Formats: sequence, structure tokens, C-alpha cells
Amino acid sequence: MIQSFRSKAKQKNIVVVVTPGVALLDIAGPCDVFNFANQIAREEKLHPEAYLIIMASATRAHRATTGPGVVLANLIPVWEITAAIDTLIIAGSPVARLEKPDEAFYQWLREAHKKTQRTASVCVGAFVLAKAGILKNQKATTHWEYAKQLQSSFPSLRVDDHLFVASNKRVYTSGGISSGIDLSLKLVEEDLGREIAAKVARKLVVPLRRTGTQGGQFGALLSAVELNTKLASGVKDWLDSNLTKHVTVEQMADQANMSPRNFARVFAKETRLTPGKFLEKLRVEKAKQMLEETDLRLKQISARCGLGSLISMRRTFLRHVSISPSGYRNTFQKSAV
DNA sequence: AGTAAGCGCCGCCATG
DNA sequence: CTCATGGCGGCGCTTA
Repeated sequence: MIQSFRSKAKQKNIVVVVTPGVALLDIAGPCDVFNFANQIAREEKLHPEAYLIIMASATRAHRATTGPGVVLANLIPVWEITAAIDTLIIAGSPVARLEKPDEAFYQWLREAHKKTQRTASVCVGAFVLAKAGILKNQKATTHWEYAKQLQSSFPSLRVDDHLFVASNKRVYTSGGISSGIDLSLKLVEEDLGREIAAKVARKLVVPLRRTGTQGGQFGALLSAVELNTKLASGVKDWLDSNLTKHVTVEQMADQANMSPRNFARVFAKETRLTPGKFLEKLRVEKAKQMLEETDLRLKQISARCGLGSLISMRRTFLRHVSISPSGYRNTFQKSAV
């Protein structure tokens, strides 16, 4: 019985726009998230059918070949969509970074965006939103490999390549290919609440909110790329035993026997990270570890990581992990069984 | 809350 | 000529 469902909210139309060469995961991620959200909302008697997923094509063709060769059929060219679009998702693909799709598509996109509740991109789909002018002056992210290109092509954007999802009022961008999942989970959380989103995440066996950076290992702030460089790994050992102290970049340079200027330059080239940022990440990493594995007071943890006062640890922590230290502990502390 | 001080970062230029 | 290094000064973020 319809009456038994708690939510009176209308069904939302999710339009996923694909272009040829799209990574399968770019579209599979969002599709599965919304589909599982439907399923769970139904089971929970919250909503009989929360989402309708519409697969659309950015070209006149009704089919598109994905990067791995799987052919998507029965696509609806965007111009033929008649339903009101609640959420528009532009999936990334190699052509998304080029001048394609054509001007007609961009015109459609600009018009459509005026009417959507939310417009989003996965991976390099951000280039499409940027070209359409939708990201002007907004915070944005994309696949980290293309973040620089995005920033230089569209200087007004504030590109942050370590984010998985960047959200503004109505516009969302997400990072690497798999982050379409993170993006969609966030949208589901907004629509159906945290509990449902968490259940979807559990079903997919992914964290509800990924912490850390793109390219980083799961939950790790510092990626192998950043740590496996000569400079970083060399300095890291020394840093680990000096984290409680106030460390300057100059001291780090000393450890590497280089001038501060040159150290900073070479370090940045190798790791894509400035020495200061690296140090900060290392401190937060250590704090995360202690929050997970110990019962130490926040203040003690802060001291041991060199993150300063409780206030400043909180601030720094929020910047990197997007939740407070105590919130992080609540979610991730390993229960003492 | 608004300001001042400190520090890291980066562009620019000089040197080897 | 180029490439790696290093010094200087200004800008901006963080903290007190």
C-alpha cells in the first residue's frame, strides 16, 4: 500500500549524460548507488521508488561505446528528454576534455541547468560544466591528473584536486573515476538522509564518506606516490620522531642537505606537495591513527602530533578529513573487543 | 572581531 | 644554450 510509505517526496529524475569513450565506472557508480538507494528506501518503507534513472547521450546517437568497449544502447539524446530533471550528472570521458560535445549540447546544458535542482560531474566531466560556464567562480574538483589543466583553462574556478567531492549550492563536481560513487552517496544523503546513504554504502562495501586524498590509499592521506619519492621517504623517518616538536621547512631542508628554496622546489616536483602541506598531512595522519587505535584524550593526541591546541587541531582536521576529530573517532575507532 | 606577526610559498633573477 | 641550484622579496594564510 502506497500509504504505508513515510516519504511524500516526489520521485526524482536522475539524468546521467554519457559521451563516447566514457569510463564504465563513471556511470556504473552513480547508477548502482541510486538503484540501491531505491531498493533500500523501498525496504525501509520510506519511498516506493525514490529515483528514476535516465541514461542520456550528449550526441544525437542513441548508443555509445564506453572506454572498455561495452556498448550502451537505448540512450536518450538529451534534446529528447521531456521529463523535468532533478539531478543532472555529466560523466567524464576523454572527449569531455576536448571541444566536443558540440555547441548545441552546451546550449542545452546551460538551459537545462537553470531548471535542475542539482547539476553534477564525475571525473573530467567537470570540463564540460566549466565550458558551459556553470562552474564560474565555484569550488570544483576533477581527476587529479587533469586538475592543473582544468585550473589553467578556467582560472576563475577554485580547483582542489585532493577532494573527492566539491559541492556548492547547486553544483557538484567529483574527483577520480570511482568518486562518482562518493558524489552519488552525498546526493542520496541529501535526499533520503544519512542512514539510508550509509546503508547504500555498506551494501556497496565502500565508506560513506571517503577520507584522504584522491590517489591515496583508502583512508590514507598520503599516497604511495607521495611517499615513494626519495625526498619524502627520506624526510619522513626524521619527521616521525620529531612530530611533537615545532618543525620548520628549513629544518626539513637541513635533513636533506639542501637549501630551503631548492628543497621546496624539488620536493614539490617529486610529490606534488609542498613541504609544509606534507608535514601537515603527516600530522593529521598520525592523529587519525591515534583516534582509531587509542583512547587518548584529544588534547594528548594533539600534543603528540604537533597539531597545537585543541582548537587548531580541530580546524586542521576539518580541512583535511571534513569531520571533527571526535566525529572521526566515533565513526572509526576500533572497538576494543 | 579585527589586527599584527610569522611562516611558507612562489616568481624572479643570478650563478655555476 | 640548458638545467640545477640558491637568494631575495612580496603575497597570502594561519595564529595569537
